[in-house]
Formats: sequence, C-alpha cells, structure tokens
Amino acid sequence: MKIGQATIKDIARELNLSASTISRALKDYPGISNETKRKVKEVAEKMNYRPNAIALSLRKSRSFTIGVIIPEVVHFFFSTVISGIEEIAQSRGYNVILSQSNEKLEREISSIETMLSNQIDGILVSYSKETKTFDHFTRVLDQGFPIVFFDRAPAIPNAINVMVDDYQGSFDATAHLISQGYKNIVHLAGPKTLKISIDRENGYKDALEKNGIPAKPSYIISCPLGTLEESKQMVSDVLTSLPDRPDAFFCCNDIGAVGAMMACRDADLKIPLEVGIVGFSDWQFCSMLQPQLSSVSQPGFLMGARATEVLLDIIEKKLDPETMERTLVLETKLMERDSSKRF
Amino acid sequence: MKIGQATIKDIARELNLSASTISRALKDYPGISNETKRKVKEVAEKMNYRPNAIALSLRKSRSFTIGVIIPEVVHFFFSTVISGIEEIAQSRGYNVILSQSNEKLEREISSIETMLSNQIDGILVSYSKETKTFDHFTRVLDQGFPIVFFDRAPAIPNAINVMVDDYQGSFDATAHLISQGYKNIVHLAGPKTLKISIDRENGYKDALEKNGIPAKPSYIISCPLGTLEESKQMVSDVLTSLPDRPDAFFCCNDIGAVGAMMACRDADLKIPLEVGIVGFSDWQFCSMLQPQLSSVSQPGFLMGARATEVLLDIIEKKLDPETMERTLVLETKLMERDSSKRF
DNA sequence: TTGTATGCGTTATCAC
DNA sequence: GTGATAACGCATACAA
Repeated sequence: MKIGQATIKDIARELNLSASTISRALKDYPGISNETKRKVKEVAEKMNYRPNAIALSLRKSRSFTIGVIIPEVVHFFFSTVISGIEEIAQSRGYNVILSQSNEKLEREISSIETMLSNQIDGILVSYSKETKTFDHFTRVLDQGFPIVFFDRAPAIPNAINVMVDDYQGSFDATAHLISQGYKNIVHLAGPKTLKISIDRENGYKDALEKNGIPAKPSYIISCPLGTLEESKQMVSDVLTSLPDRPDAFFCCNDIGAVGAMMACRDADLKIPLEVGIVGFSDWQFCSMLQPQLSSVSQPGFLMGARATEVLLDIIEKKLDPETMERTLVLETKLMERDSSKRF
Repeated sequence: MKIGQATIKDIARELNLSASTISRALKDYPGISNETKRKVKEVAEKMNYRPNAIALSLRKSRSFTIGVIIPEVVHFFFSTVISGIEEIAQSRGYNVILSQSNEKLEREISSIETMLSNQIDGILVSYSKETKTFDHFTRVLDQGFPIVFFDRAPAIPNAINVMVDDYQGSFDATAHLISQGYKNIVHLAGPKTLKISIDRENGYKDALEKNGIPAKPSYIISCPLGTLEESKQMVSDVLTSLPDRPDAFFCCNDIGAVGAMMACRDADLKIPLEVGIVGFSDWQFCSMLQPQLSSVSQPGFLMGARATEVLLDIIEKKLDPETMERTLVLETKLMERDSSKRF
C-alpha cells in the first residue's frame, strides 16, 4: 500500500483489471458483474481508497465548493450567519472556503480572485464597509457566475440579496419607544455606505412621523465606527448639548447600545425610568446585561441558511437568476426587555 | 473570448505558440524571449486569464488549502481562533476550508474524510466534546498527514498541540480570589472529556492547597453543558446546600460565570462584596456587564495564528514533526475587574 | 528560444 | 463485461 493515497489505478493493478472497470464498479454501473463489483469494493476498502475530489473537479469543472467572503468572523451576527451557511452547505455536499475581508475592499477583491482561481461554484458575500464601487462583483456576475449577497445589499441592479427587513425592525423599535412614553428619541446611525444603515435610519424617521413626532436631524447621530467607545462619547455629548434632553436612544447595533447605557449610567440617569435604550441585532449578551437590553433580533442562522440554499439552487440550475425573486427579506423581531420598558 | 475562463491553450492558440511556452512565459522562466513574454502577458491580461488552481493541485498533489474542524463557529473564543487562522493562511497563500462539528463525533469524522478527499495539505482541529477515542485522527497521522490540535489537546502521544496554560490561568484566578479574602471558593467545572477542564480544575485545587485551604470535593460542581441556565441552577442550589455558604465562584467559562452572577443576584448577594466571581476566556461582554466580570483572558487570535504557522511550517517542511517541540503553550492573563475586587 | 510528450486521477466514449 | 483512449489545465523532462 503506497504512501499518499491509493488511486483507482492501484486497485486496477491489484486486481488485474482496467481503471475504467474499477471506476464503474465503484459507482455500481450496470454491466459490471456482481463478482467484480464485490472484489473491487473489497480491495478499495482494504487499500483505504478515497476518491480524489480534485481530479473530479478538474474533469467536471465543478468543485462542490462555495466561497464565503465576510467582513469579520469575530462578530456575533456574522458568526451566526456562517454557521447557517456551513450547515446547509455540509448537508448538501459542498465545502465552504472562508475568507474575511476585515472590512477592506482590497482583500475583498483578492479573495474573489483566489476563489475563482480555485474554481469554486459560487460565492456568498457580505461586502466591506470600505466598498463603494461594485465592479469587482459585476465583472464576475456578468460572466454568469453565481453570487448571492447577504445582509449588506449592494447597489447592483438585479443582484440577488438575502437580507432582513431593517426598515421594519427599526420602525418597530422606535414605535415601541414611543409607546413607552419616550419623547426625545435619538438615533445612533451607522455608516451611510451600507444600505442597512439607511434603511434603519428611515425606519426610525418614519415611525416618528407616523406618530406625529417630527424627526429632527440633530437627533440623528452618526456613529460610523460602531464601537462602544464611539457611541459612549456621542451619547455623553448629546445628553447635554441637545436643546431637549434625549430620553431614549435607538442604536443601530448592540455594542453601540451598550455604550449608550454606560454613558447614561455615568450621567446618573436611570434606565429605563429616565432613559430608554434599544439596540439592533440581539447579540447573545443582551439578556446578560443589567438591565437586560431590548434589541431587534435578526435571524442570522436563517439568513446564512437561506442564502446558501438560494446559491446552491442557482448552481444546480433549480433556480434561474433571470426569472427568480431576486430579493429575499427575512423578518426581524423586537425583543422587548428591561432597558426600554417603563410600564 | 470563450465563456468559462480562458486557459493556457487559448492563449497559445491566439499567439500561435505552444502551451508550454505560455506556461513558461507567464512564470518568467529564463530562456523565453522578452518579446514573447510581453506578448503572452498582454494577451493573458486581455483574455482575463486566471490560472486554474485545481489543475495545479492535481499536478502538484498540493492544494494550498488547509482544513479547520471546530466545534462551533458561534462562540466568541473559537471565532477569534478562526480569525487568527484565516489571517495567517491568507497571508501565506493558503485557503481555509471550514467545517463545524457541532460537538458531534460523527461529523468530525465525516469532515476529515471529505477534507482528505479534497486533498487538503493539513488540518487544524479542536475536537468535539463527544470525542473520546482518537483513532480517526491517529489513522491519518500515521500516514504522515499533518494535523495540529488547538485548545483541546487529545490523548494521543506525540500529537502536536497549541493550547493555553489552563492550569496556570486557573491557578491565578483562584489565587486572586483568595487574595481578595474569599474563603469558600466553589469551582464550576467543565466536562471531564476535555483536558482543559481537568487542567482548570487542577489549577483551582492547587491554588487552594498552596494557600493552606483544603480543596473540598463538594465545592467542585460539574457543569458539563456550559450553559447559563445550568450554572445558574447549580449555583442557586449550592448557595443553600453547602455547609459553609460559598462566597466565591470560579467558573471554567464566562457564560457560566454570568449564570452564577444571576443566581447570586437572585439570592440578594452583593457582588463583589458578599460574593466574588471570576470566569474564564474573557469574552467580549465581560466588560459590558454590571459589575464588570473578572476573567482569565485567552489569546484566541494568537492561538489560531500560531497553530496555523506550525501547520504550514510542517507542510512546507520547515519543521519536522519528529524532532520539533510538540506542545506550544500560550500564556493566559487574568483580567481583574469589579466582580472579584473587594479592596 | 521554443516545441513535444507525458502524467497528475478520474470518467465518458467508443471499441471489442 | 471489460478495455483502451482521450480529455479536464497545467508543468516539466527531454528534444530540437
């Protein structure tokens, strides 16, 4: 038994048969005697034969591998999505090649190149915050190569997207704050390069307007970094600088909401009595905080799973990108917890 | 320009040269005229030529891909490790195939099979909690195939491991609690199938003994699941059932520590005044809690990075598994925060 | 300086 | 029932 994996040829030699016979016997082709099949399988087992997926890929021009390009792995929501992707891919016999862009456009581009080089069958992407142009995607899409975007939907006509209803989630969160009697609701907004940031901001504005509260621009605070420190600082500033003291913060992410909580605590404001706070994403830690943080829950696992199903269906021609529904919107759910419940 | 990627042959046809010349020109081999090189590269560019990594893999019996088998992706520590792995792999020109076992032995085994089938160059593994036998690893290792284990080190002689000093981390945490005047320190221990659980328990015991406090078996509570609910329940029980009321909890993970915090809060015990709490891993949320949770920080990113470096060095023959240092131990760092500081 | 032949592992096609 | 051959895309030993 040679080092470095037995091949079909090795089995053929062992049994004095041709490689083609072995190949057919292993796949139970008709027209091979049962006796031969038996012997072949026995020897294959004995030699610890394992088909070479690389050779297969070369022959079929199909690798049964999909690529995932994601801003960061160390991120509760994204890791949840990855988990969903991996789950479906594994169950349908596909491998997952993972690449993180670290929010850098350059790495996004080089990852795509490497992946195409590796003959992957399709790509799942959530693009970086740095990404403002999309030709590195359209170039590939135009060749008929399947790409499915998740969470962050690019400004590409006809792109296939799987996302959550950020607008509605944001609307619900804001409406909830209003229903709890908060009047001066500040929104901590994300970077304008991401459609999700804009949708969330619009949901906030519309919820206010629909409830007869004018949405004041000065109550929308830009937090492009999305870090705890950033929002803590912003909230701290805004608590004193705004004409009417804010009595609620709806933050476009959970980490930022924690920053807001801290700033309020530092200002000796009681949560939820004097200030209400709601985050977005419903990260694991929300229910561990004191008070527990209300947040808009996003179905990360489901998003990964759905996106993968769509991608694989396209790859396997069960779906036609030309005629299919191009945007899949998943529902969010507001988790009302102590940080925003006065009644 | 044909659909489905230009190949070397296409360029050859275009320029009336042989495929070998193209191959050599693209790689700047000596003995190809500069003029030819120039033309070849120009046409390659024009045709959007991209080398087929699959064909290369087949030829070289090297895929420049490594596999990662991990219990779960949605886990702060593991996601940090993955990030480190991905970082180094990418910088050294390797792809990363990701597979999560979901703590199931069966999936661990099938993942290895698939990966080997895909001719990966090496594997990084943190095995599942279910895994009690290791022949699926030794079988492969014995063929000279490179595997590096991280975090969870298996009972395989000569296996190559990258781990943290769980014993020392645990020792430090316990010693810290003692130094803060806590007397009845309970340890919430992990599943005995994992060496890390045993090491952490031993660190706890030794720290007590070294400080002249006898380690009582009834003060070591088994929490095999590692969930918040589990430890909350256990702590709640133990607060009343033990002869001397516990005044500190050292938990082998952070989630469990949060459960302990909650149980203590429910019992109206002040943290850190009446009860001290320390966790293990220093997850992101530790510093967001109120009070901030003390925890033993593990260098996850570094662990992933080091493990990958070692694996790639073995693959590239820069390290010899026979003669090298087989266990790499990284240091932990105790993050002393409010949950355990009385003075 | 360039071309030809061969092989990496597998399977589809045609032949016997 | 089984075998021989070619092809997937590329690199290399050997020729010229």
